[in-house]
Amino acid sequence: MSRQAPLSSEIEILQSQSLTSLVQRELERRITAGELAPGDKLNEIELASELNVSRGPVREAFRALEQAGLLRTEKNRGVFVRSVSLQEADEIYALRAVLDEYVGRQLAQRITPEALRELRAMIEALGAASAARDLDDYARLNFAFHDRMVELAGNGKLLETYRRLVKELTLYRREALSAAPTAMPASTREHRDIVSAIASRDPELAGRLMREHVERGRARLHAAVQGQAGADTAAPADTPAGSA
Amino acid sequence: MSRQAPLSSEIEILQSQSLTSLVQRELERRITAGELAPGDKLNEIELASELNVSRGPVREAFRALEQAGLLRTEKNRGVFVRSVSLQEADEIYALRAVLDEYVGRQLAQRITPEALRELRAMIEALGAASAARDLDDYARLNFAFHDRMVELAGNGKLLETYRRLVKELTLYRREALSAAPTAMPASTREHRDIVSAIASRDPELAGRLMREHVERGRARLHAAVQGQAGADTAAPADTPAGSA
DNA sequence: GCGTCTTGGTTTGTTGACAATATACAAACC
DNA sequence: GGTTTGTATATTGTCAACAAACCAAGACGC
Repeated sequence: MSRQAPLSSEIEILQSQSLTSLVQRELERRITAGELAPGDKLNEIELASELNVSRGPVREAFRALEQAGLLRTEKNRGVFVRSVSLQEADEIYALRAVLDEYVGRQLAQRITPEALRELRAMIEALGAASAARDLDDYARLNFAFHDRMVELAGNGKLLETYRRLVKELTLYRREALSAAPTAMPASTREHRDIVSAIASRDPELAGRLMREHVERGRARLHAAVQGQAGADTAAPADTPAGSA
Repeated sequence: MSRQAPLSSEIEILQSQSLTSLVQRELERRITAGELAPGDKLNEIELASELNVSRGPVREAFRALEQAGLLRTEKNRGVFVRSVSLQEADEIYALRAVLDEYVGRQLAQRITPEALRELRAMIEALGAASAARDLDDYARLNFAFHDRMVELAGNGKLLETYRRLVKELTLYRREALSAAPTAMPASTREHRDIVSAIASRDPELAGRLMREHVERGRARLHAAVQGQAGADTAAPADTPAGSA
């Protein structure tokens, strides 16, 4: 009655949004925001009544999120928020290192002055959050910074793949440690160096710095796990050879 | 009544296979086998009665395959087999080049004698198919060879990502051209060189050869498209910078 | 006391029915 | 004749009900 939104956009919304897609988005939000933790069980009826839809759309959203790697289904038992093992987190880091190295090389070759200004502005914001010791802000801005760099690399499939991996990584139980307070200043310096290398159009350097940046995150992960779990048999650089 | 399969496996099957997963697998088979072509519309009722299930499982399978990138849904219009544009195919090739380079480097570092024998046996089979001018066999063996190499790299997420990309690539309309008859001998030689580099434990060389191997496939794609479409404005190395 | 079996309730898997939207065709108007 | 409007049909989106499987608690036998 009172809203004055463009009518065309409302029509657009009604035409494109199915209940399934809305349920899917809401679940994805809850998972990435941590409201749903790895291992949590999702009850169809409960969720359906909570969102005021029937079980059909809920089940369809389940199948989509299962394929996206965020949920896990056990037949006749239910669906659960997937939990990512240390080994899997490690594999994702290894993949990200490869992808981000490519991103660095590409950006050094194709960055525009506007994009460069944008990245520098994001680094300023990151520095401010670091100085203010604001972990939440820092984590969010750090995510946005990396996401934007991948986007600027200009390969849609790469962006899709990258986002998928990052989303899965948030399901690693101890993920919070990767944004440890002590890591913020070092990480900020690395960000500056990366953008500098891009600005100076040095693909090799930019690629190497990106790869090393990710691998340091990976190292922090291992260090934290070893520190927490003690003499646990931590996974080596890569996972054992697959056989099936 | 007459089958003598292990009972435990049948129980396992009954417990793990839902109708949804079976429908999903069947659709995936039809798509990758080419029985369903890009752009084809899938009718829920028709498909359901054909597979002797109701529309529920069919719709759930649709959502999963949509997330997998094999189907596209238009609300109230239906679901269609997705078609991959030249630009997208190009992006996938670029990504594969990056991933396969990593695979080459990894294999040179971690390959076992058994795995090496296996790869050499696959190359023999590829050579035989090439000599016999058997395109179907060659394409199948070529796929298996690359898939196995990625698997041997020992990173499950990498394998998952790679397979996803390859599956999507089969949706590129003119994909058949990538296995052009003239390309078989050259490709066979490249395969031998790659395995040799791996056997000699030279990560740099193996990585470079893998990357170049994929990029030659990409070049063949462009050449064929240009040859077919004439003076079309073919996409450059990478896609334009994303903005959203 | 301990383990097994039964049993009731809960949850999922599947189905069929209803409502809403889009497409195709025919009729009316300019 | 061409465009538009109205209507019929088909298909999708959503929902509610049924059947099967799982889980927990209590009864029973040892």
